Amino acid sequence: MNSDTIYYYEVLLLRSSAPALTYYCEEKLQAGAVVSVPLHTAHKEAVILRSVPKPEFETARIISVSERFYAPKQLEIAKFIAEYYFSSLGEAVSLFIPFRINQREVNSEKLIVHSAKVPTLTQSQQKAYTQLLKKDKALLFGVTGSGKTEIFISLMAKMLREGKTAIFLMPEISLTPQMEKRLRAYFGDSVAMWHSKLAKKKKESILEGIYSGKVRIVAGARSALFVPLENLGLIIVDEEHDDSYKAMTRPRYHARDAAVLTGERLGAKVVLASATPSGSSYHKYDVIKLEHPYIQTKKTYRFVSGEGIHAPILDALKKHFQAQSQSLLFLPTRGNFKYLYCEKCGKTHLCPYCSVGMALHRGKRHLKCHYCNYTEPIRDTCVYCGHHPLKSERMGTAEAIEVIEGAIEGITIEQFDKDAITTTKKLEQALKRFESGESRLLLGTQMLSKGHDYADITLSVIMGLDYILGLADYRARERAMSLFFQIAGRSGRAKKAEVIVQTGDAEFFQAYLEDYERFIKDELAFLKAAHYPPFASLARILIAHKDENKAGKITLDTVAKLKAFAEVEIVGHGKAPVEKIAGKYRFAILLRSPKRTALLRALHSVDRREIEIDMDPVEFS
DNA sequence: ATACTAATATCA
DNA sequence: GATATTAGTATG
Repeated sequence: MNSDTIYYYEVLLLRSSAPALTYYCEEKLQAGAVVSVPLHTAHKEAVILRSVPKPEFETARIISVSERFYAPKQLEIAKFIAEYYFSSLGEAVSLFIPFRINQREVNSEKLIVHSAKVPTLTQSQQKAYTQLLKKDKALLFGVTGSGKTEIFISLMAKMLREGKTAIFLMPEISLTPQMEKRLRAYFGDSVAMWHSKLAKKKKESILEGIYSGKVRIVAGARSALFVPLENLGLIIVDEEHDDSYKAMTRPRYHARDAAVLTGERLGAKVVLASATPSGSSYHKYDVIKLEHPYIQTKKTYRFVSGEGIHAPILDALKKHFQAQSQSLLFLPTRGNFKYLYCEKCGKTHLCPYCSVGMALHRGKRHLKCHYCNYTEPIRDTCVYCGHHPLKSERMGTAEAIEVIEGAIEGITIEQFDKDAITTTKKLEQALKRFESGESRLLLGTQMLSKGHDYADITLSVIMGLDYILGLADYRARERAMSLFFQIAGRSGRAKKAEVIVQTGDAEFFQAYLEDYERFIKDELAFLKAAHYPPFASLARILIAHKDENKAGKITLDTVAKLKAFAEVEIVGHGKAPVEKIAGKYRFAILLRSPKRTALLRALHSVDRREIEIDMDPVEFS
């Protein structure tokens, strides 16, 4: 071996949108090796992409080679993500956590026979479990409380017995503690909870567990999909319909779809699960239904019109409170802010940097912008016409609590939203207070619909579904119906329950009571006729610029370029629904094609420097 | 992504 | 004319 040999490598800078750069090294390195390279004056982490011949230009020397490396499969999946979701390869690789050299041998030595406890399955659970064993990927469709978790645990236990590992994805970290307890009861220290906001120390210790082979099941949010587990046998995506699986920053991947891709590439089984599956998954995958194991407690549905916490709702809350039972009240996230508006000129008091109303936070005595967090003191004169005083409208969680507390003597309310539940600890405390009966009404946002089990709820009040239905979103109906089922499903577990729905479209919900499957079938027929996913591919282009004219010009230039592609339909283009965020004017282009490859080809041909491409968008604001 | 450089606006 | 701010571009 000639020790003078110099190797040249293209490397990807991690977390960077820069193209691959070339460095040299005396050592022979494999693709995927994590190295440190000089760039300008600093040292940067990078990944070896490939070996290249000596280039024309001057190259710098690789400073050091780390103990960590990206496996070929990780690079392969990252390449797909980068191309499909329009990120740089460096950004896509950075989603993953690298393996460690020598990881494998430690792993096999320590492989202890797992005699993990297995839950006893009911007949219907057993049936679904057996069916799932036969499929590479499938959608498990079972109502809230039908016992999907026992099936997940059985599948994971089987993986451990076979010396394999598993990933369990959940939509939000907020529902981790309850699931953690259940997983721990069966798997002890073999399971680790993972999410992107873990403290660095905690992350390192979990990684150590993964590297040493002690941790064999990783459960957590989106980012848990990218942990370096050897011998992955199973990926479960719970609540697969949930939009929080879609990343809102680059790479704008959909974790559910990325999970399916990962399963295919690694030969791991993929189980998607939901009580209210997405039309898309219901259409694409084999559906395994989990029949309800017990006779369902009777739910009475009542539909009321009107707005706000009005008499029918108050009366019901009062009745159930006086009967010593517990209630739940839902308000949607977006509809729950109180804004200031002028009675004289009708204008809403807007954030100076964003084209949205400033939300009133009365408790904190300030106005806050929902989009950029700009805060200012509460004002009482209109900035446009000087009229005094300003009025506020719309119901928020804090406001709703005020109203109810004022109307029902002695009621104790648990505020269950992002404002009140900021930490896991606060979540646990709130749930504990509610379980113990210390608080009697759980009032909150979307957070309520996610995963928690409440034993004794006899009344669910669902408000604001009309707001969801009114969104300019091809899945507005699906989202509203899913929410309706998810929240209604929280009650009537142990006792019979009443569900009150405030909506102007009672017929729509009434038509599908207790039958989400029929809804999703009808909805798929609609989506097919209207040429929406899963029967077509969508992409959204976002243009944001301080200069409104410049933003408009970029939009039109991009549209002009895309018009050359016959297979790509420009559904619409113009100002985004939220015209301005943080001082930047926003424009959007919505594209559709029956062929996703055609869409990708067209989009790869346009200048991507000043635009953001969102494949399979779930947000249209 | 980020550092560097050129271009342009701001100001005494 | 010097300096601050911004836009454009190369980075190895």
